[in-house]
Amino acid sequence: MTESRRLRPFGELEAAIMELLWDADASRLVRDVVFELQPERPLAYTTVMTVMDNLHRKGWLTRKRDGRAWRYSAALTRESYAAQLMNDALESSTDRAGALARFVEHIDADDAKALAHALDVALTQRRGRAKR
Amino acid sequence: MTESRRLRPFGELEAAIMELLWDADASRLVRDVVFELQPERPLAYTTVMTVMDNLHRKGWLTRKRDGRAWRYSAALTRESYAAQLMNDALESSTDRAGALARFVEHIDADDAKALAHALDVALTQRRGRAKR
DNA sequence: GCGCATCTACTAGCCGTGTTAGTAGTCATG
DNA sequence: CATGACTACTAACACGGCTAGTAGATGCGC
Repeated sequence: MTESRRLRPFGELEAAIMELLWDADASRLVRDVVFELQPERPLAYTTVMTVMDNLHRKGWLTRKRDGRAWRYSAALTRESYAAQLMNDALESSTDRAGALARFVEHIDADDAKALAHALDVALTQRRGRAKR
Repeated sequence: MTESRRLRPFGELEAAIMELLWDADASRLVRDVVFELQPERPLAYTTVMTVMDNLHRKGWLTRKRDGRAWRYSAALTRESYAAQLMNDALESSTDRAGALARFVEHIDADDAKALAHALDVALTQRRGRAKR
């Protein structure tokens, strides 16, 4: 039995903070995030700090010192995160080829095209690496 | 903002029951499931019933009457479920093509081959449907 | 140097959901 | 009609996310 526990989805606030960091594509102090979440979400500084610390502890955010505060960035791009979720989903199946087949059956034409292109690029690069 | 809340993963017992139904590839009464979970998990009949009822309420199990009891089956195959999770994961990205590219970069050779084949089949069938 | 502002660490209450199970009620059968 | 099987309702408990307060450290202005 492989079991492989699936990744827990972000909570509501966790997701909002990840979205913000991804959209900004830059690092942020806790105080910046508190400010940018307003006026939609008037949250205490400590609330945001706790959640960002949790996200860091779980590996979704990296941080480095900036004066006495921490400066946080997303550890992965949104696309890499999505890719990791997809991989995670694929793991949940015993018949990987079957799951991939079902997946491909249901995607739209644009996605199919993008997927075919990505596969092509990846295979080419692999051949390149193997040859070198 | 699309937001698209991700699917919550199954709990421990929920997962065990889904695995059992998937592996059996057949319908099961609550009493069957209680029996088959033993001796690993000596659970009360009502516990299993509650969880299976929850899974049914959430749409993961279908059921039909069998005498006075319910006979439960998985609503989707494990592969369709995995495919749905993958789609769900893809939704979480704003740049779908980018996410697909990251995904493909990291899969192994077997998966890449299976994916290429599945794409080929799907595209052929689409062309067929379009022409007919 | 003293006090104020800022930031972190620690702690805690609340809530939703999954796990576990008990109790009460229904119904078919012997 | 009594018994066993099944369902519905209810509830206790744990865990994790959300929310925020308090205490302590540190830098800055006066």
